[in-house]
Amino acid sequence: MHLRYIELFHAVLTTGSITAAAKLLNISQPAASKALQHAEDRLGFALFSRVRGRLQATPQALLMRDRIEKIIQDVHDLERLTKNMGQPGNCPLRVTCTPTLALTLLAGATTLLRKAIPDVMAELSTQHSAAMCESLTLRDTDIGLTLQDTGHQNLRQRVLCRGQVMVIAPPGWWPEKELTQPLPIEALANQPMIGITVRDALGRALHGHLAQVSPAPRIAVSVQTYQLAHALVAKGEGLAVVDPFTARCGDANSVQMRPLKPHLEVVLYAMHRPDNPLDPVQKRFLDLVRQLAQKMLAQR
Amino acid sequence: MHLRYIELFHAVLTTGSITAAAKLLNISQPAASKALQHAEDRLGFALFSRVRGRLQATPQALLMRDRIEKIIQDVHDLERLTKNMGQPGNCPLRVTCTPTLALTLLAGATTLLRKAIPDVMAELSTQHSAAMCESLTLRDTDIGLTLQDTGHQNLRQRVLCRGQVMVIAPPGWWPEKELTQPLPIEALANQPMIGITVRDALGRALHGHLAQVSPAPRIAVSVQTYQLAHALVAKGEGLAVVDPFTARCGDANSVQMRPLKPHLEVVLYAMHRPDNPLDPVQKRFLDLVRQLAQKMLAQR
DNA sequence: GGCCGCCCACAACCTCCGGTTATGCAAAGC
DNA sequence: GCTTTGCATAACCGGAGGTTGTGGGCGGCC
Repeated sequence: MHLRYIELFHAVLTTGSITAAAKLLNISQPAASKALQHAEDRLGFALFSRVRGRLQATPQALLMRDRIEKIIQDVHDLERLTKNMGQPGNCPLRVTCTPTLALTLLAGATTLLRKAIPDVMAELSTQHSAAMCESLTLRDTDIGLTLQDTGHQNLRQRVLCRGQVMVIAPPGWWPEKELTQPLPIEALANQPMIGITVRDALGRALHGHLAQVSPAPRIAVSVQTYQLAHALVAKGEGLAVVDPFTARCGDANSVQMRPLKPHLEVVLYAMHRPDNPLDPVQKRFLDLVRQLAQKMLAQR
Repeated sequence: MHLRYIELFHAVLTTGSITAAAKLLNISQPAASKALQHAEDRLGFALFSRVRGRLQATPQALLMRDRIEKIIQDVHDLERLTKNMGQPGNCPLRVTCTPTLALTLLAGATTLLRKAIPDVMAELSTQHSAAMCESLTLRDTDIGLTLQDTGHQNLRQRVLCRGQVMVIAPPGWWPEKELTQPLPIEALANQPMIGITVRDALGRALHGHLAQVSPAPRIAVSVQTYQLAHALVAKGEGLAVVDPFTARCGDANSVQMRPLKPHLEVVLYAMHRPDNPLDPVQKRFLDLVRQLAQKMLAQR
């Protein structure tokens, strides 16, 4: 079974026609046609029934579909890995982070770095934690910033700084003098709130704590990213409980913020592969991230 | 990336030499040598360093190893599946079961079937539950017999009959008149026993119940298959708690048996693919299995 | 030390797979 | 009815992937 046949089969399944599949694989239509026939009579059964000149997948083909897709995916991953291993990145700084951190921390640290080292090159991206681990092991990127403890055993994970969960509210929600004091979680009872449906560890912890508040907060809108919650709070939709970086994002006057009373810790991690130690530029960058993070958490 | 290269790379990694790998793949040594070079300069980095004429995997190669093996395995599985779909089995009855059931139930039912239909063909095998599901979906076999509820969503699972967990003991252990009565689990306290380290659901259930007995049974030997426990009990090593089929295996006088007092149910399942319904021979066979199982569970 | 065996690399050669272009043909669409 | 769309066939070509034959470095053994 040649990989080409597998790819072709997959392409035909997804596109629905030989011609389109051929286009997808950058080969001519007859080549695809012939290859498919070859695959079929090597297998000993038809993959597609030709009904009125069109293709229709046979039951056998459908049974193979899942496995085929898995193989395609795995081979694709392998090729990403080998490609990234082949050409030792001329780009010294490839960083990915969760969407939460992108606009504030990552953007800020990068501009600081480019002030310090004007001509440094960088590749930035955002990913959720699981995809981040995959990208790091596949060497698509070198450093990952996240608030989640992934516990990935093949990656090194270092703590950059610690903060705490914050409650944010529309401007003028709390009297000015209360702003420095923590907000007891009971004070959220029956308040209008933006729900958080984030699936990470922090999201689950928040969910667990909020479930204990009685009467429950009034949640009309739930969001999957902290930044959306921040935007909605800024528009006056209600309160939200978010990580300390999201709390500080945007204009200083866009929201009010107070620490949550049961002190919930949020940890900023940097992840990288353990094999090759960080080079000077990368170390410098992480220093800047740490400094910026600490500065952000201290302000206001 | 051609599949051939992946196979070759894997073969060289496992055998440690190009020559051996070539032999494994049934090609000549120069072919393997050339292909490996081709793969390397397509990848852009060396997979093996040639040190004093021998091969040594580079760090990059080791990083690829896991993924390569996964792909090899998946492709191998796909080929099994397609091979089994290609030639519609001329063998009407392909059955697999757990080792526990093989010698008694499967062997017995098969001989009964061959008495009823003398020239019927059959393929028998034994596998543990997880591998059994794999074999069924890959169409290596058509029917699986097991005592475990696998909960596999892509397979139909029907109940053939129900029995209960038994305690077995060396001959003469219990007075004759007690044999018909259940044995309270407390009676196992401080008794010499054969430990069961089976990882299936039944094994875990037994473990949980036995943990409550105090003082704990004296376990000198632990085994991973119920049949081994039976053999050791027959040799006088102590008591054991086993499924009702193992309890009846071998010579009628080899062990004594009594039901366990907390009535622990054991269910005999037959599994098959839902797509193609059972043919008459297969139905007949399952009938025989059910009858034989009920007869076995009734006797003694 | 010299011989042998093992293992890898290179050369010359061959076959056929996987690709091309050109063309035919059946069915659907306007 | 003509055009369009999509698959199949034919004729051709290059190169990947296989072969045999050979040479050279290294280790083990007498």
